[in-house]
Amino acid sequence: MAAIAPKEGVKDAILDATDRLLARYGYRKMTVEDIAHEAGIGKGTIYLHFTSKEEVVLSHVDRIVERLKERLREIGSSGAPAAERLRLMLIARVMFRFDSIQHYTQSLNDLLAALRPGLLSRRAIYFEAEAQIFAEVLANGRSSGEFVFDDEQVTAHAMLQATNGLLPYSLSTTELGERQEVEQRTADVADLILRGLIGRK
Amino acid sequence: MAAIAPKEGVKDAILDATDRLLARYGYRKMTVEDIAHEAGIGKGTIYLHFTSKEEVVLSHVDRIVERLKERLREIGSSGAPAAERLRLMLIARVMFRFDSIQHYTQSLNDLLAALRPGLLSRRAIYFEAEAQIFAEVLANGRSSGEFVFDDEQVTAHAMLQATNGLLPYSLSTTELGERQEVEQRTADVADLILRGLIGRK
DNA sequence: CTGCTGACCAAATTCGAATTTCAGTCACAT
DNA sequence: ATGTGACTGAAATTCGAATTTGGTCAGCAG
Repeated sequence: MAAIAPKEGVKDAILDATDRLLARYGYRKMTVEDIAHEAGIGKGTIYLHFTSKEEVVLSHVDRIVERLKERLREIGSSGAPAAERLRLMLIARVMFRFDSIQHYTQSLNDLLAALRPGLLSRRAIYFEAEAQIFAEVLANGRSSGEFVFDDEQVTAHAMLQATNGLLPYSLSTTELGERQEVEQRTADVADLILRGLIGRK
Repeated sequence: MAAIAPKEGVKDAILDATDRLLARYGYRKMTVEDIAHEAGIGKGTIYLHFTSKEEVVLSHVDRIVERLKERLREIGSSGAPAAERLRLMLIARVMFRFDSIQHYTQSLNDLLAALRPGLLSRRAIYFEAEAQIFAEVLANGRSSGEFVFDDEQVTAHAMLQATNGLLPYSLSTTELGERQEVEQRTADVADLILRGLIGRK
């Protein structure tokens, strides 16, 4: 048989098997032997294509991200206005990950369980209270003619959501990072958001 | 001695002690006896003011959020233009939490350790690659006169940061929530962002 | 009498040794 | 030359005993 063609086929078969097993069992419970069995090959064969179990799973994630990037480029090169393309790309990015993350549901639930349940339930209350304060300033800016927007509740929520990814308890911010750095990122996002509110001259 | 005055003082003393111990030991390692000792009172006294250890800590967080809200209102009622006030409020919100979160550094690190380290290191790479695709569409929109902005790299990063909080692996999104709901939130944030890019007529 | 306390108890957590599981290797089969 | 699964050491899991800790309450100090 050809040397490269079947090799590549096997590699994909391993990743496909990983995909299914990850969804079913999660990283911890899935063993390398499971993957081999699901892919219909011997355990040793996996180590001809990957250096470790972790490498297999990371390659699997790489493949997902590669597909996302493909989808983003697809949308990005369509004929629609740039604003519409970006809008669709942003939504696609979040929803693509939303759909892929099902695999990690178990681990995510474990993570969330480690936080105090009481804290989680108060988050929503804090969020609302803060949004209220922002909404008032928004309404204030609109009545003075400085801003143009439809609904101050929706706008306030979106503003806070947009900066939530910068909060230190967000896992998006992989490590906390330097204070200075976080502040700069926040300022960039704030500027981006606020430009949209200021009335057209 | 007076009945109410010292009582309130004690409540604050308990929360102050909690603040210091939380910073030093984190929730798990801090015992109720520790709090009592640090506050210079008996263990039983704590249960005259709070129903449980968890209640003590949640009250402590409530107090922090209350202070943040105070600060937000302060900025919100200053004489500056609304856009500037909102800008400062957004930054204050993120940085206030950044500073308060030090208490949870230990628990956060535990949480992060539970994730695959390799995954964390690839996050930055994925982020850059996706940002690149967005930057191209941005540049595209600018050269066609549709958009107005300074730096497409900075803008692309800010756009992705702004939607990062909506990603399911973000703890900001306390529970994953319904797909439909996540999509709506994402669309709201995307609209907010894009309004700022579209050239003034 | 009132407000506070720390000894006490049940439940949770920790510890450590015994046991099991599993990622990764390699001698051998095909 | 390619693929395999029995094997190995390290890591994870189990489990029961020992320890710790959240929460209570009888009694003490003021």
